[in-house]
Amino acid sequence: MSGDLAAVLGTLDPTSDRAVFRQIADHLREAIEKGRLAENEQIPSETMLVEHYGVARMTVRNAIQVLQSEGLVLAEHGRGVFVRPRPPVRRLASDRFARRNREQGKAAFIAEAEQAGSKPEADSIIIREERASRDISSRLGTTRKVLARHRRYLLDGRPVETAVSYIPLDIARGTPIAEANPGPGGIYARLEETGHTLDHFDEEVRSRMPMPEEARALRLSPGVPVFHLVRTAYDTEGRAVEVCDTIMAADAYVLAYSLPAR
Amino acid sequence: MSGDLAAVLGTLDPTSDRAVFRQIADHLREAIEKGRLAENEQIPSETMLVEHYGVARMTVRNAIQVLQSEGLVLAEHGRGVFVRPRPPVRRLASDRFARRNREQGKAAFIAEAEQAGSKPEADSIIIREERASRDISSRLGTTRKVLARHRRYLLDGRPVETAVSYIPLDIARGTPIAEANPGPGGIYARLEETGHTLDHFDEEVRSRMPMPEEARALRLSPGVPVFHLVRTAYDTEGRAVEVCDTIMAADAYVLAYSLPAR
DNA sequence: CAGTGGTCTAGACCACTGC
DNA sequence: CAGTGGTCTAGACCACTGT
Repeated sequence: MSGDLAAVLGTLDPTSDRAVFRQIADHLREAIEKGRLAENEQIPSETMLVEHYGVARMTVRNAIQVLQSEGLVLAEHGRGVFVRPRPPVRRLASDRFARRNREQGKAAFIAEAEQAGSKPEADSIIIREERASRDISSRLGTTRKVLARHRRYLLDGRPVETAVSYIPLDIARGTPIAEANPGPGGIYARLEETGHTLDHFDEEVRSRMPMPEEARALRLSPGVPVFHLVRTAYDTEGRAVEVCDTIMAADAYVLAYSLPAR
Repeated sequence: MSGDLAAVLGTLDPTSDRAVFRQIADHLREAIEKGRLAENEQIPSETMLVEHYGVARMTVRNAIQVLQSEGLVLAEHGRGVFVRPRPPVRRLASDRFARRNREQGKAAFIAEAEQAGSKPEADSIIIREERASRDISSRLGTTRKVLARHRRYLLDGRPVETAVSYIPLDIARGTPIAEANPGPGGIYARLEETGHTLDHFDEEVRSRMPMPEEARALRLSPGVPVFHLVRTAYDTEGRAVEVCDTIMAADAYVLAYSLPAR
């Protein structure tokens, strides 16, 4: 019965002071890392593990829970627990906001995703005037009246990113920036047309586990952190003209930057 | 008895189909976010929660486990469960490898940390010749013989980062780069002295949950992801002269980058 | 329907902390 | 020492999946 599992998992060390559920988690993790359990393969069911190790079901569940919070496996109710595949990642280059990319008439996300052969979408678009948080308004260095553009981005049907752009109202009001579709090149193209030639962007990157709403909006599995990006756009006069606050599924992205040595 | 807790936590909704342990987690999370439970404050003990909600202890533990994997609380055996403080974060600026910082005679990590008023240390230093992995050698574009410099960095006694630098052996061998202390300005200063004037760095940023050894080396609490940085240094002739592979405690860092708009 | 994981109970014993 | 969290058992019932 349990002979097959022994080859994949090994047996408990009763002399070890490592908790039983951790030993079981170690066995499963090693089987995954060594490839004895392949991507998308179902791991042994709780029942099988209970029989193999001779422990209570909660002990086995504890072990699986460890792997889940490490992002190694994904439990599907009624089906089983599966080895998480490494999803394809989108690479964000540091020149993604260069003007040459804007001049092709598409917003950054759309243009880049299509080039990579993915099907990009944006939804949950909300555009409204808001009172900016202290943090946002200090970055904008203006009054707290802003236009906020909320949206969510999907790649091939998978939600990967939610973003909110904040633009000072005195810049945005009455321009296409306040429209759902700001036109070719996105809002950065419109900002430049209204006299705010862009100079550079400052981007701050944090990483943490998602809040429950974020996990819901991005359909994140347990054990997947988020990137939290805050990007500020400056025009050539040194004025901050936009702040974009973004939450990204960390398993869907690699961020690439170029740093000067001079 | 439970009157005090009701003010902080509220009561269960028996008509809800949300699992009891999730409702309890929601109550605690809201109390933390609203500040009713302050940073470093102890949350109600399992015993108190069991009495307040009238549920089994495992149910309460499940709720606390949710918050732990969100990184919101930290359980300390024998003491209690505490609201995780946001630790001070180190900001890594995108000009941190600019030559002017190198010319002050200190390695990047040390110089920057001291400027921020922290006490930096490096330990676990291992320097040896290795055969590079396929990934590293493809980035270096050379043979697979490299000098590897392993080390761990601490700030004010807390480990925050482990790093391995790989330098092609033909560049490093017999130079101070192969010494534990490469001298003023660190290995980048030595690379420039050996004729490899640095031009720029490419940096890739990923985020994920730590492997167990990483959690151990950085003493990460549950619910804290890591940044995985891979940085490649190029000289003015376009040759990759170093790859640095770094694992960082994500709760200790904000990465800051500047992006061109031109 | 059988098999899977999800939730919950009501205990038990242990290890760690701080007084 | 009392109080805390850590581990584990042996059940129960439920919800979801696929045949």
